[in-house]
Amino acid sequence: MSERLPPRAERRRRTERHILDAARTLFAEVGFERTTIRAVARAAGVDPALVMQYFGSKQELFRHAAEAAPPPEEGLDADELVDHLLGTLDTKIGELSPGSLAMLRSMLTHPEAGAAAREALARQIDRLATGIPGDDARLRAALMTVVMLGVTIGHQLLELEELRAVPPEEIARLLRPSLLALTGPEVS
Amino acid sequence: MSERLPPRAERRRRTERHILDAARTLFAEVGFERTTIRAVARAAGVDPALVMQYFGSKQELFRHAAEAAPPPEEGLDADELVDHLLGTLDTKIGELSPGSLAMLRSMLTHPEAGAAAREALARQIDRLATGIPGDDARLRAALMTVVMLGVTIGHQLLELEELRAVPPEEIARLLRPSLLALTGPEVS
DNA sequence: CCATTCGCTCAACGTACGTTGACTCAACGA
DNA sequence: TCGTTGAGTCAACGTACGTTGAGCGAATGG
Repeated sequence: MSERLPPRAERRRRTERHILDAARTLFAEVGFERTTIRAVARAAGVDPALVMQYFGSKQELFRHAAEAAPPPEEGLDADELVDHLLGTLDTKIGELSPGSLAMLRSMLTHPEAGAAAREALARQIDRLATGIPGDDARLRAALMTVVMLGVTIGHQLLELEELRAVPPEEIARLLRPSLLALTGPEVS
Repeated sequence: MSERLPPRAERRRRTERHILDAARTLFAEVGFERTTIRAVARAAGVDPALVMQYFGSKQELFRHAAEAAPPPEEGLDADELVDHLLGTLDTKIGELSPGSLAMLRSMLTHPEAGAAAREALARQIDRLATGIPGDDARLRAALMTVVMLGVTIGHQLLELEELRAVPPEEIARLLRPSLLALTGPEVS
């Protein structure tokens, strides 16, 4: 039953995947500008011209490599939102997917990547805001988002030892009250 | 009494400042890689060779442009620390100094800049930790730091409209309980 | 007044990049 | 079996970059 792909198409698919893997790794490690087509090709064991032939341009290669953005979560109530956000810490901190890391790093340097990242964050803020009461829900949701963003950047990009030395659960434990404080309109 | 500088030295000083201003602006706007010596020189109304002559290399130019890191604060208690951090929001959000923004943007792309930024953040974490009780003080301090970092990046680099639409005081108001929650070892 | 300093420019270098077009050769379909 | 397709390579292009060394002309100081 397992349809054996004909060697031609299979090889094509495999090479394309190799190129994308190499691209994601490099984009994530050194950002958009410092990633060269030649380096991607070398890492994929392939001629630079082939990368161009498959993806057309460096921009397009980045677009393909940065795809697969994490899906935003459903409408939950405030406490569940916090739990969900903290749950993503495992992903964000343990082993952020190369695609997301590539986007995270490049969005701060490369304009086109920045636009895509802004959209993704805006969607997450929208979802979060639906679970937060009050008329400053969107602002609170935005703050929760950038808090998580800061932790991720501090961990993944800046590699702060304080954050790397402890398990994600420990970080989640300390972060929970902080995020909860952002959801609730305090009794003042 | 005002010692008039001789035209020669004064011109020198002025041109050097023009170059540094242009460099800071460009580094902040497009990051290290995409900032070219030629563009800096053009913005400063000067020949590219002069930039090299004054600063030796692009690396050195960046080092000079990124200097003047904000001084870390004194040893205060937890509440005062939070107030101080929130006080810096004005600077971070209102009009982040071009030097800091240049470093903020470039540190995510450029290795050498990243090292400098890491050091600066480590110093801030050290200072913060002295005002926090408990043995996880450094972790808590690190989290407070990356929270502020996230807000700054969300505002300055990603330009999230939710954050840009409100005055810094509003952000500080919502952020205060969140930061306070990070300082205190809760009664569990 | 004249030799010297020095801010500054000009023209060029070597290099690395993204990208292209012509090519090779194995897999394919009829 | 044979012409065609398509994966993959090769060599080269134009361009932009960081960087250099020679030179110009005005300010300098004795």
